[in-house]
Amino acid sequence: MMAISPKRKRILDFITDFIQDRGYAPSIRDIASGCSISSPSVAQYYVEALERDGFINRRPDISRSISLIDKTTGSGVPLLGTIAAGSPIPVPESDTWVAVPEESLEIPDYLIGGINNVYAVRVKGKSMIDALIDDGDIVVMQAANSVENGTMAAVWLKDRQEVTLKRFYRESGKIRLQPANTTMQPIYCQPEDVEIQGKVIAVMRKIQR
Amino acid sequence: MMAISPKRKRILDFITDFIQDRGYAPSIRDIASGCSISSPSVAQYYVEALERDGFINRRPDISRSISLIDKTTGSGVPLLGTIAAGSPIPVPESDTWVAVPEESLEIPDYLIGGINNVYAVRVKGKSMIDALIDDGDIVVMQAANSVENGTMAAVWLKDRQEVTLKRFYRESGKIRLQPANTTMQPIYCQPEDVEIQGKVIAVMRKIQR
DNA sequence: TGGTATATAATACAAATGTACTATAGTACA
DNA sequence: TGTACTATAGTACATTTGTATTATATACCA
Repeated sequence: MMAISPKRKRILDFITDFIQDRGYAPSIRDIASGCSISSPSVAQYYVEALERDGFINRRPDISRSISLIDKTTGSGVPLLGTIAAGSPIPVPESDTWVAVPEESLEIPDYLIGGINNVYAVRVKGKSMIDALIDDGDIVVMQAANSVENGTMAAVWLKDRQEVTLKRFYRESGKIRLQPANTTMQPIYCQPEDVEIQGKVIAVMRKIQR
Repeated sequence: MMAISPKRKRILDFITDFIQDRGYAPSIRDIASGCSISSPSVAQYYVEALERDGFINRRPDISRSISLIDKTTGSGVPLLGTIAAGSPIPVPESDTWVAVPEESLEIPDYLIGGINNVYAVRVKGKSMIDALIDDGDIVVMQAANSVENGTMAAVWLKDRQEVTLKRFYRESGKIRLQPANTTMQPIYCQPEDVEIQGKVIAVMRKIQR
């Protein structure tokens, strides 16, 4: 998918939201009035541009025939890459998601239920097996810099130079990181040695073979 | 959802297929010509009937504004209930899924990718923690009575009276059930003591709090 | 027997809608 | 400086399209 200018992105977002809300596509004039464009010809101009650029499909002469090519209908979240032990998760800068991410993942609504700033990463390696997360699993996360006690979070351990998924507890000046697997021991560390990268919302695993 | 007459079902199917194929809804006249109806008023008559009966939504005066109310778009799979240790998974009878199951679950396409006979169950308890499956996880399965060696399968252990998820190996007259967690020991048993209930396709976990 | 609901048809009309044509302004570039 | 491209606007027009009206036939039920 090629890049998109902010202007065109605004039009595309309007179309996406319109379809999402109402279940049918906007007319040229709906787009014009919805995007504060004073002339249908201008809206048509954008629609043709979006069509040329491969963001939408439509049929000539057929009213409301716009359909989205990007199949991220509903709850698509960006798949931002892979986390391996020893490298930080690439957290996106809050709302600077102008460019469409290369890969997008359809997530069931009941897993994310209205949460914003959601992204997904693929786990490389078995370093988080104690959180019941296996090699190849998809972890769905919400960007966050702080979390409540007891939340399962992705934590960057500065001294170990690795990311781990643990339940996070603040305890009288120390941080306790509790593995999900109760047979494993917690990690204790200083607040300045850890950095929260996000809350874990969901895990999805595709079983091979 | 109330019953539907065969005639109206034909119209509804046409609308469904039209939207599926083209990505936008048919006009009244599209329905007329597509269903061999010689007059737009007759097509409108059916559309109003379908709207009254709750099968479709539409807005007055808005062209091609029909949308389907039945939200089984795409990859909904039936959520057949809960498996607890000590009770068999309720496998559905092959293709007798005429009735819509009470609950349906939206599963990302990349997880099931064209596989048929797919259903999901919710896991109760920690008895399958050695397969990295936690209490509350959703397990997506494909109905099967036999599997290839090495496949992760739901297996009913007759002597223990419980279901377990393990990798399945047939080995010179015996069955080896290998936990996904390599720190745990395999279970060996006789072929007549096990019954395969399905292949595990995927696991989904919603993290609480 | 008559009323009611379903099914079907023809047609006319006004509103919704895609499209074409023309025009203007700003910016980048050669 | 002129050319090309993008962005924007106004307007006119023909087609698409939802809707209203009228009419006919059949089946069911009271």
